[in-house]
Amino acid sequence: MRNFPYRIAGEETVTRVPDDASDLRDFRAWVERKASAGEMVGADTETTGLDIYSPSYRLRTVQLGDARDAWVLQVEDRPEMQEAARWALLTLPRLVFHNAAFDLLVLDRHLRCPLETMAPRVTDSKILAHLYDPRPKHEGGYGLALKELCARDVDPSAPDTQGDLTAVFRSIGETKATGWAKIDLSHPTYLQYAGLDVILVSRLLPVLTKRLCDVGVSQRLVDFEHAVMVVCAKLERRGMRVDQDYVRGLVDRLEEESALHAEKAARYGVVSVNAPKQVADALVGMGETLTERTDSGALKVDKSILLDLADLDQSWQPRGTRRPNPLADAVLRSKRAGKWRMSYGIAMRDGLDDAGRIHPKINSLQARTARMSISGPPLQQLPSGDWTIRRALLPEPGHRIFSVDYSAVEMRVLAALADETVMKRAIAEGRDLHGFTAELIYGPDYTSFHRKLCKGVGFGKVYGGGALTLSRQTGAPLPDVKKAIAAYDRTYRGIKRFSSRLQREARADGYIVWTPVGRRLPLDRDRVYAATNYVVQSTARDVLCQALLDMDAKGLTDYLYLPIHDECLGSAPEDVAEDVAAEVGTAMAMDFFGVPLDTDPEVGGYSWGSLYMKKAHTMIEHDPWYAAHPDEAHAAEERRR
DNA sequence: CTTCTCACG
DNA sequence: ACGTACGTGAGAAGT
Repeated sequence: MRNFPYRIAGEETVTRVPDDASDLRDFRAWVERKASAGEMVGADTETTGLDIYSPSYRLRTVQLGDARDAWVLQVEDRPEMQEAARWALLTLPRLVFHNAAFDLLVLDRHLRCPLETMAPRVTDSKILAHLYDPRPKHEGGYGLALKELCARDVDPSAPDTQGDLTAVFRSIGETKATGWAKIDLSHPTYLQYAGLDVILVSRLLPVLTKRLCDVGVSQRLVDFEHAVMVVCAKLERRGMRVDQDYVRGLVDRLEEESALHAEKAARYGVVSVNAPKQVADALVGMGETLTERTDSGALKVDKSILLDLADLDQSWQPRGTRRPNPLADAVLRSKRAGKWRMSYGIAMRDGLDDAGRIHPKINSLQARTARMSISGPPLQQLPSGDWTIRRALLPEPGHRIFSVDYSAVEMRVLAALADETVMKRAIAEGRDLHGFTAELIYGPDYTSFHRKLCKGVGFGKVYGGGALTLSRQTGAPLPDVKKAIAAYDRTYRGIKRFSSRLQREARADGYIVWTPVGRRLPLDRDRVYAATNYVVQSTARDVLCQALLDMDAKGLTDYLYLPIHDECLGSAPEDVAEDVAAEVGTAMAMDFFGVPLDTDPEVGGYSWGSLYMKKAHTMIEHDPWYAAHPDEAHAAEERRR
């Protein structure tokens, strides 16, 4: 046995690394004591990296410990250590991990500890930290990393176990990316820090629990977030099939397109289309006048400015208002193809497990508003106006893809929370909300532009935006926008009332707003107007999460792939796809403080892209399911008009 | 590491 | 008194 002493918060701790059968007997005796006492035990793993599903992935160590004693089991290539770790993990009644979803999925895949068996016994200290203060360090919070939290709540001089190891990696000629896989399993710093992590998380947990209790965050919300985390982990574990031939062709096409337009740009002296300074200089050199500037004072050449110069509207259609600038056009096209290739195409091509699936990471509790995020690749952010990227992602063999989204969920949540009677009546009557508003303001002969303006004003309310921004967004003249906003406020008095109340309460309560689930959301004191948006966005997120739990209870999780803010994506056998989508739609639909939250199920064909194809002939040409069901393609085209 | 840009809801 | 657009993930360039 190797022992590593270390002082934490003035107390002596020991990290033990068992080596032989006798050491393992000591370990098992410790586990049995903890189990019979029903005590909470800190747990963690060290692995080769974050890409749990890559074919070369390895679990290297499993750590367990309390406030004073840690055990590091070197499980890599050691069956007897694996067996001891597995037994301990399945025996101990209460475990705390920091960022549990990651370790649970590692243990599920690489140590045969099923997620479903582990989850009921697990607490995630990162969830607790987020419920106390969701802000990362640079936004004024303490951060959510173990190091930052322990510096506040355990020992300000506790080592930065991750950061210090990066330095160790450099010293052995490795990097942050390669060090975790390459470092010698017996490296003393590695073992010491592996042990310290579980000692630290053991000490952190009671402090976080007390903090939550002191500020009045309920155990019910804590349990809710743990349950959501587990459902998201199940989705992450399933992953999604990738059409590998298609993705390879896609990457090649995007590469060609990017290079073709980069070549054009080079003729105007732009060596790199991704260098804003080069682009700006070249455009000025061509006689264009650039007026807008970035925060740091540089000339701005973003998409909207380049589209103007290229005489294209927001959907890239020629406008016919000026002579198109060929450089602006080339830069736009090269950058778009390059981004789609790298961020989406290559991410899908190179992120596959050995069954040809990707497993995007679902962070169930991420943003300040508790919104979820998805990364690696970012499937919440794939292009929606063009189906070619989503075409690469497939339902299960013999299944059809489906998607169910909420209708105008943020507006409805706002209507409910603000108890806005006029808006609630319109929703109850099943009216199109923005059309209803336009009719109230402009009369029954309102135009599509009026409706668009009212939609914009509605979003402005949700986001806390003003007339100027909205005028820029919609292209409507400022006086018109101001008039529309004033009329909107007169029509929906409850929203203004709600917004003012939230801001008043926030100022009186240390710049914290509370949501209906009892979540505390800290505000920036110079942006109190954001309170309405935070509460609405966060509550809409909780609605979707509640729906995920309801669907899990109904056995629908096996049909789901991803939650996407107001939408769930899934796959179902083709003979029952319509029924399953309808069932998901029913499970997601709910009454929210008297306001119905309706859902809109849509079933596609053999790829996610089929849900984004607008024309029947496109569906028939690019999706075999629609090729076999051309009538359905035409029906879908009608629905998407 | 920061800035800028751009993809989504 | 007035007005503020909200939240993410990711790559490339430049420091």
